[in-house]
Amino acid sequence: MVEDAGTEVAVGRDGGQAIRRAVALLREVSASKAKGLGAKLSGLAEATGLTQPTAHRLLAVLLKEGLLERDSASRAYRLGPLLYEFGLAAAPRVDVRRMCGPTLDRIAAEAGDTAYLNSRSGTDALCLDRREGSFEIRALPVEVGNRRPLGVGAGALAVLASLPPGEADLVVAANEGRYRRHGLIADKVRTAIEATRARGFAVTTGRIVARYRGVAVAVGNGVGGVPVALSVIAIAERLDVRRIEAVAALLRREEAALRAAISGSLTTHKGRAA
Amino acid sequence: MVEDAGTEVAVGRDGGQAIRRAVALLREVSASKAKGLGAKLSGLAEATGLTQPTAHRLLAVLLKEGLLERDSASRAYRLGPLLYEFGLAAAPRVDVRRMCGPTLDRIAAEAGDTAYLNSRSGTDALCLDRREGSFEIRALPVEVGNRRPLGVGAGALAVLASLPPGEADLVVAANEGRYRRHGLIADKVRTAIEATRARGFAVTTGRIVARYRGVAVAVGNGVGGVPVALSVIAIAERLDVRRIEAVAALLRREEAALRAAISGSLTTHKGRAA
DNA sequence: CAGGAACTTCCGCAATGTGGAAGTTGATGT
DNA sequence: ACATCAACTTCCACATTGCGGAAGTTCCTG
Repeated sequence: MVEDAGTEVAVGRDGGQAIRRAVALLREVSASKAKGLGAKLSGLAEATGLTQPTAHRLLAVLLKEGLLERDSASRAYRLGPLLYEFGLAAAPRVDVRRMCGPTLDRIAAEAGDTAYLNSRSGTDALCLDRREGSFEIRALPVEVGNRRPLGVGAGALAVLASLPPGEADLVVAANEGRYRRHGLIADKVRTAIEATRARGFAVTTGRIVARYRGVAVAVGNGVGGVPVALSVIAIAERLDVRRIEAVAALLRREEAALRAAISGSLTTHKGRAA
Repeated sequence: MVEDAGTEVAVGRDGGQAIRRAVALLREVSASKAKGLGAKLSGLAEATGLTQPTAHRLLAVLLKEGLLERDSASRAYRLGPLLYEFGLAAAPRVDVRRMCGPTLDRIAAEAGDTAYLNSRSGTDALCLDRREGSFEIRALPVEVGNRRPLGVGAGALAVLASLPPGEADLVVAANEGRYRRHGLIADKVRTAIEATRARGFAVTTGRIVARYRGVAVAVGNGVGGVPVALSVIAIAERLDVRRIEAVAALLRREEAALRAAISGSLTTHKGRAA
């Protein structure tokens, strides 16, 4: 293990190597679900900085334990039944999803396109929820539970840009190597963050396939301490310059309402210290 | 590591010690949620057969990774935010929960007491879903996601008794040490399995607190290959001998209907090979 | 405030996990 | 159909990671 630092998680080097690596693999499998191509051994090894034999052995254990399953045809790994089961038992710290449900409903209804709720999870953005609009052609590139590096996609970019600058820089640096797989590089992300901050909302065009376009607004200081963003994704033609502004206005309006609703029920759940 | 074999998982001794132990701890934390008392270090160490320092170190890593959280007041561990998030992304093999939803609705409505859906997960029973009835006093000892050794509780007993005898014996043997914490021993469980098989349904009285009583019926050959049981739990007074029979009849009726519905939509999802 | 239990830290030893290299399987192109 | 290549899997000698007994600390409980 002479490797350069930086490939790995880089902080907290004491103990738990195997477990940390295993969790990194799980996160990567979870992230790979977003991009169409499944989570193959080689890709996972590369993304986590592990050698192929090591990744293989760890994955085999995770498989046997039921944390992962493997598609026999494509050989791709995916999250397993035990994780689903744990998910049933694990209550979220703050139920961001429920708190934002009505907001999402209204956004999807009014915009007619798909509304998304994204939150921060470490250096990832996580799709917490979504609502489909009434328009015939639905843009559904991301599914609930999907995970990708902060900065990739409208919602994820809005979340990233809403973090304190120092924090955002750290995240971008940590994700440096992962952006390439999404057709991005760190510098482009940094530029996009600036633009998002200046504009007040995020706009993106699907990188791999330029078929979709997204508009996103971060929620004030987050929901119960968790940074989140509201976004709308549609096929590119449906989001021309004019409509982008309209959707952004809608998102901003809903963001303000949501923030008000949250501070109203502030005393309900007190945040837990880390 | 001179320890006696049998304390650990006992099969598949090759590789992945750290990860296997970590998963065992997660399962135990998940199981401890059921019994009122939280998952303390000492209990987890004992239940998993680890020494306290080892358990402590592993738990610390799981904590740092976000798979667990810790209640600062009680020092008890509980499943963390990352597991909730993975749960969103992990689709269940077969959506047992949705397939049985209407059945549960009807049982709860007709019985007036709480209806439960339990499935097998390894050597555990897992509460997949529940519906509250209309009766004023609700028996809600178990929550969705809760996990306890197969054999503990009506639903868990019905599931266990529905397994092939050899398989059930293995499970009971594997759970040997865990029954004590629920006021049971392996031999009592074996007797209860026999009684359940003879009777055609399971009846239990809460062991730790004899306040509740439960009636359960296993679903034919399981749902999509997963062994499951339907059950009704109520305060003991509400389930006297006469009503037990009535509830059992209701459960059996619903079980038959469910089985019919399943075999009707058989071709929909083909089971995935292990 | 003393006694005890639960939790946390320490550290030398060795079992577990590591990754280069070789072997196997399966996909792709001619 | 066959050759070529890439992706996956297995093997094994080595040392890093993880282990747990013992000692220290904190937090209850009487």
